[in-house]
Amino acid sequence: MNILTRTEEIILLAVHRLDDNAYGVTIRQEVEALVGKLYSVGAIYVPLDRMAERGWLTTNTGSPTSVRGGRAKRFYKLTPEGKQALLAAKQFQEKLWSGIPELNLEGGA
Amino acid sequence: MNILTRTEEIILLAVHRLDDNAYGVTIRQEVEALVGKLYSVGAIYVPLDRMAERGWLTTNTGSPTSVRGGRAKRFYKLTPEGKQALLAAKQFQEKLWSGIPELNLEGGA
DNA sequence: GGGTAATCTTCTAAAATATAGAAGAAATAG
DNA sequence: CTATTTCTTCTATATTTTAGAAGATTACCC
Repeated sequence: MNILTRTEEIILLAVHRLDDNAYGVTIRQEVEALVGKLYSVGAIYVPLDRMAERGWLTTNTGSPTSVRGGRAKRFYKLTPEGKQALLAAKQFQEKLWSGIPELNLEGGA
Repeated sequence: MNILTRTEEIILLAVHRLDDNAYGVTIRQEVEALVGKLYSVGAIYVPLDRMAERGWLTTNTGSPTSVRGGRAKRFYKLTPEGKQALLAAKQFQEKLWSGIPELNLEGGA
């Protein structure tokens, strides 16, 4: 299997962090907070749906809530495969950087 | 600025690891070793050139060597901007995962 | 020299991902 | 019933990744 892309990793972690409150809008907010920049709607939903298709996430539609515009939400949840993929990404990252002492940012040849 | 993609990070780190011996063929080998899968020629050169255009890498063409097929190599070297981008990716990754206790891979709700 | 094999890069097209944002659906409020 | 809010679906475009053919040099060997 392949390593997660950065975007996939960020989104999966956002879902994980949000736990039972992970749906489109909150995921987008969480990602924006994590990365520190704005995301379009599509930049969240498209990868989200792709990952659900791959079995890294399951979805279930909640009930409408009685607030103005309280349309039913689509909640996402990590599957064991999704967790496994996240863990693998983390471990890959650690391996990638292992043995690299420290990046000396000054000019030196 | 944006976060490096995973591929960019891997390739930049391969260049860094190879130090003065970083050119197309060795970079490809290093990436394959780091990731554990095969890469096509294009999968290396295309991102490499894009990153050189962006100023993360400089290139210089070496002299032909006297071995069969010892065509002149094109060497790559990290610029300070490239190092900075790598460092930022690493720091982002750490921030991303901070506060995540550990992924429990077992089924539990 | 001329053909063959080796090493390396350039180029181009296709596949996969990421991004933007308009449009649609469903809810309350007035 | 019209306006407003929250949320999702859909679709088109841009960017990145990937594959691999083609080209450029170099040495080898007769």
